[in-house]
Amino acid sequence: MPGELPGKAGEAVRRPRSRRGEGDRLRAEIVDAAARMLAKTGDVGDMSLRSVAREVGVAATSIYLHFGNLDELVLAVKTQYLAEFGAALDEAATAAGDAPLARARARGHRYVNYGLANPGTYWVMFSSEMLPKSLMPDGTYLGRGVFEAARGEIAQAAEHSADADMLAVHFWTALHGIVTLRTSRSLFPWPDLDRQVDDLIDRLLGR
Amino acid sequence: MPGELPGKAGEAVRRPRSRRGEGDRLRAEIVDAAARMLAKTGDVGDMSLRSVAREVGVAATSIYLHFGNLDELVLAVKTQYLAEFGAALDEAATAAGDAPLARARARGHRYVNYGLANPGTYWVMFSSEMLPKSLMPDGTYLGRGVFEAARGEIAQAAEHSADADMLAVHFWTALHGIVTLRTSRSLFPWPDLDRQVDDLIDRLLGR
DNA sequence: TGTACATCAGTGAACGCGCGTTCACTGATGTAC
DNA sequence: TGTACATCAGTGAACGCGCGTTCACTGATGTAC
Repeated sequence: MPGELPGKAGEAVRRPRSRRGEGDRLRAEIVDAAARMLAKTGDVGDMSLRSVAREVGVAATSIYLHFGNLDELVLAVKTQYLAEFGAALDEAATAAGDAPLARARARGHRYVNYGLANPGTYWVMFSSEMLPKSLMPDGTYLGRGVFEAARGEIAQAAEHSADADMLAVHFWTALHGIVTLRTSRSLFPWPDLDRQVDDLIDRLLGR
Repeated sequence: MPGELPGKAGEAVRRPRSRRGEGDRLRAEIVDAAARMLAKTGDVGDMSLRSVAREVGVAATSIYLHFGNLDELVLAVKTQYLAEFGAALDEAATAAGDAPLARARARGHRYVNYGLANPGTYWVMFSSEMLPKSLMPDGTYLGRGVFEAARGEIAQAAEHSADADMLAVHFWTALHGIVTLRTSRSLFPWPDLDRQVDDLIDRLLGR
């Protein structure tokens, strides 16, 4: 077997070449394929440059047309994931109306539901930064926007907003802990998810 | 280069053969080497059977003398890690005296300090269960002992222990979230660690 | 006390595989003249 | 309107590497007789 897309009996789908001027289409298809693959396992180590190329239906070398290496591709996927995650949280907040507490609460519930419904995606977003450190612009971090969006609401929801930043950090770390521990310790006798989140928020806000 | 331990100029240290009847020594050395390697990166995917053998100074095939595959070895490492982690928490509680609140608080601080001082180790213990599911005995989960030890103290520290289980779960998930998010988002402007943990515990306990 | 033998604690060559990366190339299509 | 050419959007063979796993083997040492 010399080539890797034998063309024999429909082994792999060969992607038609983009028309002139539409070379960026491949870039988007690569990111989508990588996003799909990473969502399945959540493990960046399971994905190889060649496996992505196979999934897209393209020669392995074609990846280099758009990405210098795998890390750049993974960063693109993470960025896309975070945009979708942030949008889901905003949507939940919007649907909850105007009251800050209701909005913060809705955001919290959506956070854990989203994370537990998409464990691979969540894992890719929030496990290890390793690569971003070198690729991110100075003074920022992946997911900053998502955090900033929630902070304001939490500050307003708090009775005495003396330490709103600390409160927002509690929210984030606690919700993150819920998602990741439930994912990695599924055999633990967890309480009902909604009850847990509500109780947590009540305690954090002192109600 | 035919062999993999060339014996040339001190390339790799060749381990002396155990004496008769002491074949289990190699098993312990393999677990130790794997534990050391995993502590560095925290990524199980970075460790290979051959790399462990190299670290121990032994032929790759010798691993099979004691482990059927890499997963069994990793489980042995996780188990050892958890025993050490649990011991560290117990030690902190003991040093804190008899008051339940003081003991729970000490446990909490030690939890995050240990996790952040040993990020690779912590990561290996608590990221992904994947393999244990098939290897663990029924109805249990990795780290059960560590959780049970803390629950009693937390229940006593709570004013009205109506829902002590829920409170213990809050403790665990929140502390876990602190360790993992600080590890994977080191660029975030985190508050002082001790202040964060104390404030969290105060809020959870309603003080 | 001497010696044959079984067992223990490993070794080392070989295999086929998927990987990242390089390099020269190809063929369709738009553009300049 | 016709045609030469540049560019775009990729391809495909080849390389060397580390990996898991198999298989037959080796050599020291304790034990039975």
